[in-house]
Amino acid sequence: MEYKFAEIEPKWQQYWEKNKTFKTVDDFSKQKYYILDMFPYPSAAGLHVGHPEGYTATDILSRYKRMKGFNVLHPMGYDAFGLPAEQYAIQTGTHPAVTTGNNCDNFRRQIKAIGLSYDWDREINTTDPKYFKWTQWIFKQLYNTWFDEELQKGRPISELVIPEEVKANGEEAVRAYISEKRLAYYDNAQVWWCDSCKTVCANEEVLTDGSHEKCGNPVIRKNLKQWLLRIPHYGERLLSGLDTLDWPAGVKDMQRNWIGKSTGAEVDFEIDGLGKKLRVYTTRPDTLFGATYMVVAPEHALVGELVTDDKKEVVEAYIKAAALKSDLDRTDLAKEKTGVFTGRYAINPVNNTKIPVWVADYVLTGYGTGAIMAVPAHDTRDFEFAKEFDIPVVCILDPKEVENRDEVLTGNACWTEDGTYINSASAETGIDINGLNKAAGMAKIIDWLEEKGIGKATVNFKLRDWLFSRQRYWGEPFPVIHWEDGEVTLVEDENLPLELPDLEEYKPSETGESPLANAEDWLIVTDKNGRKGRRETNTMPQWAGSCWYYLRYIDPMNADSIFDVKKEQYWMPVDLYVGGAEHAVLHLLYSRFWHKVLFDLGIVSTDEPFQKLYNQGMILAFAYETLTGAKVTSDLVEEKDGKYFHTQTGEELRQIVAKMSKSLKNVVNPDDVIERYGADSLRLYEMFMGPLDERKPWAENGVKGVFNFLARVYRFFSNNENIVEGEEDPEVAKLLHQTIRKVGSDIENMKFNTGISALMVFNNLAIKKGKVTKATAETFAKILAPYAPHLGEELWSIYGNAETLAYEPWPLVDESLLTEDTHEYPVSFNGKMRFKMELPLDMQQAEVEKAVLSDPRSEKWIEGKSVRKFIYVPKKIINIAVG
RNA sequence: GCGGAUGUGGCGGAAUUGGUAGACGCGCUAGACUUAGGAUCUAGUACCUACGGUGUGGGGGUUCGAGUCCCUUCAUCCGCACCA
Repeated sequence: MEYKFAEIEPKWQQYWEKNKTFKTVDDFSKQKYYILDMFPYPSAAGLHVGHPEGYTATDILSRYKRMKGFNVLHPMGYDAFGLPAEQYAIQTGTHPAVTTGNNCDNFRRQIKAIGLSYDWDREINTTDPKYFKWTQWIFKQLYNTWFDEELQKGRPISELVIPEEVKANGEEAVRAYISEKRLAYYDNAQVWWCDSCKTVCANEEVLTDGSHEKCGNPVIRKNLKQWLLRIPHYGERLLSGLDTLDWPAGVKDMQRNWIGKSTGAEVDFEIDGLGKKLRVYTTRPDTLFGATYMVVAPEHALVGELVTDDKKEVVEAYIKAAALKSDLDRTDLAKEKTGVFTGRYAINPVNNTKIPVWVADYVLTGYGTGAIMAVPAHDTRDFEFAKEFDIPVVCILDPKEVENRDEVLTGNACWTEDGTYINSASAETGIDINGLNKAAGMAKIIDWLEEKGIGKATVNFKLRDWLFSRQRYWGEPFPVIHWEDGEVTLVEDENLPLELPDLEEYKPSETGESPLANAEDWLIVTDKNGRKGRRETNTMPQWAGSCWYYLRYIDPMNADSIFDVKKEQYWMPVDLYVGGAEHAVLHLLYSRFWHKVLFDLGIVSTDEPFQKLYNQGMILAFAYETLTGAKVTSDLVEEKDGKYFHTQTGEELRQIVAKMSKSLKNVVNPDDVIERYGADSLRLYEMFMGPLDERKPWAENGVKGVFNFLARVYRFFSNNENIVEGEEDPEVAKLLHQTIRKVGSDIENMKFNTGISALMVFNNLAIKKGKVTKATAETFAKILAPYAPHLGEELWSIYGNAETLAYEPWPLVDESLLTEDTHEYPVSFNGKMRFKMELPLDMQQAEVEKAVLSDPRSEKWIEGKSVRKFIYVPKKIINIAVG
């Protein structure tokens, strides 16, 4: 009667595999439920104990939904392009496809060992040409789409109207015009370049000190021809779409923040003596009267013209220095603001005052117009700058009743909140907002600017064009040919996928091109007219494959189209998407962007891909440090009487909670857990640790606890001496139905930890009673099965059932067993529970009072006091206020 | 600095959303069984000066009643960070 999980579990895994138990059929008559895990990057290290957390949660839900009669789509795949396989190839010459294949095999083996109910016939792999054929195809759609601002909608490039004046300038001009509209375009872009590795680095490979994480050498900015995607066009849609989604508030906020919509105005300032205008973007056009200087970014196009001869040397030196600074130097490390005067003045349009124009790197080139009007009295950054360089501070907004009002009025403090305008009128220009508040002043100024043609209300986004190419081998090739005459064409659909060439040498080339530039045979193409061209040597970033994989699961074998339209309409959107919070912005924003483009083009049927999103919390581990804070690896720690000591020095250590890491030697491998306790224990423990969305530490003893529970379940429920015929004991029957309800609702609410607790409570009662009916035992096996499917199936078959229980209907709750006619009330005096009392539910308040107050146990709490108030809340509580 | 969380026994965590604080599990204590084991079973286990009192990071408030609501404060974690 021993719980032999090592025999039970592989047996059922083989059964499921052999019978294709979890194969999903496209039965459109059934209600669908699409439940998706973020697919893993198959690293050489194998599955981490964090992976099964989310996977188990979705598996429980999937199994539950199947039992509830839903048609469940629950697939798995691999996000297998990426750097490590390529680095390994550079070192060993092993083709990344080989490394990747091995890693995927290992991941598949590990995932199957957990007993997850995926439909393995739908497995996908982003590196499979049959898959990335469609990644390339989507890229072509992006390239051939423009964004219609008016309709707020992506449209085919064929519907783009070319203005006559552009046409008049010839084919080249038309091509350039279209290129400026395409959602995917090819242009110079700044990238990080490591000169010692001869490679481009992703932002996340650059450490905060500006060095390359791989080699420690400093990275530099380099201009290279790159593919970019015009995601900011979708800023408004990506922002407003969030309101319709059932996502964690934190993720929505992060996306809103990243999109960074702001409203304000663009205003033109005449540059004195140059006959040119300088356009600024400001969110505070209402503070124009307080503008005492202007700033342009060092990279601003007009800097060269702006600077006067006597300032040339200084300004050029400053620009050069700014170019060498990393982003970080230009932001938070730079406590002091820097900048130089250009020698030039601009004219403030509201009052015709001359104000100096500076160059300073606190103004960024990529945002707004790359130039600002500075209002030190009402902007903290400008205030700091003005103080640094002794520029006048003119207060134009009276904060009224605040402590430091006098300081604000005299320009000695900065005020960014609302107030009443002062000094904000000019007879010369005819504008006057004195006495108004911020909202009114803003509206009036914008009207005035628009009327005069000096400026207009504008919306800006922080979101920038998405740098979409990498100088790498192991990624999707762009289906693009650059011809010798300058034309760019896309590879025809029938010639997709464009596969990667085999290489001997995976090192990047000297010029900053990807290793693909070494593949001569692949690289050079000739068209039927003898024209020569070169294939694009950049590859797509890892995001590309993960941007749309959820769509391919719907129809993964389809060779003729990305998916069948009917199937897409049936399965989309994803009902629940579970994964780590680290993808809160990039992956989820990029996916939404692609999805919206596909929606606009009529390729998908929903505007948003993921209806509900859930982030599982990270699994941490205990770690140890000395009392002075030095970390000690876990293999050097021993526990004595609840305290921890260093095995070598004997020093007392402190237990802390930290991320699992090789350096702390506290990484838990799921394989080891399965070997010692079985997959059901692993699953159960991961769910029992605590709320799914919280971070929590792994504790080996906890695994033992759930293992003991499963062993107790097995010993009791597999023993036919305990399983009897006849009527169920009323107490058992009642608890069973409470448990059915609790387990079901806890699964729906993803409160798996308390669901397990309810199963444990029932198991404890069953064991205490010593016997249950067969019907009860079968019901228990069913509600246990989503959590511990191997044990569930085992018990189910022990009871004589030949088929899997995976599609058995979820047990119904017999409400008649749960309705009570009495309730055990806690009786409190002054809010303190003193005793319990069973009372009929239909008793009236007066009788309840009589019954409670006449109870002998009430005497001592009332003695010498008077009853001031008697609270009776039916089915809840009785409280007596005495005093 | 801004935004988002989270603080409950020795530990992981429950608490039907204003109604018995500490479910369930770990650990611990005592006992049973025993060809001794990291097995199983039974009982106990928030704290204290224990027929009572105190307790959900601290302080205040609302209420018959507060872990839950309000004000205030502290600590930790995660994002973002010169976006004009």
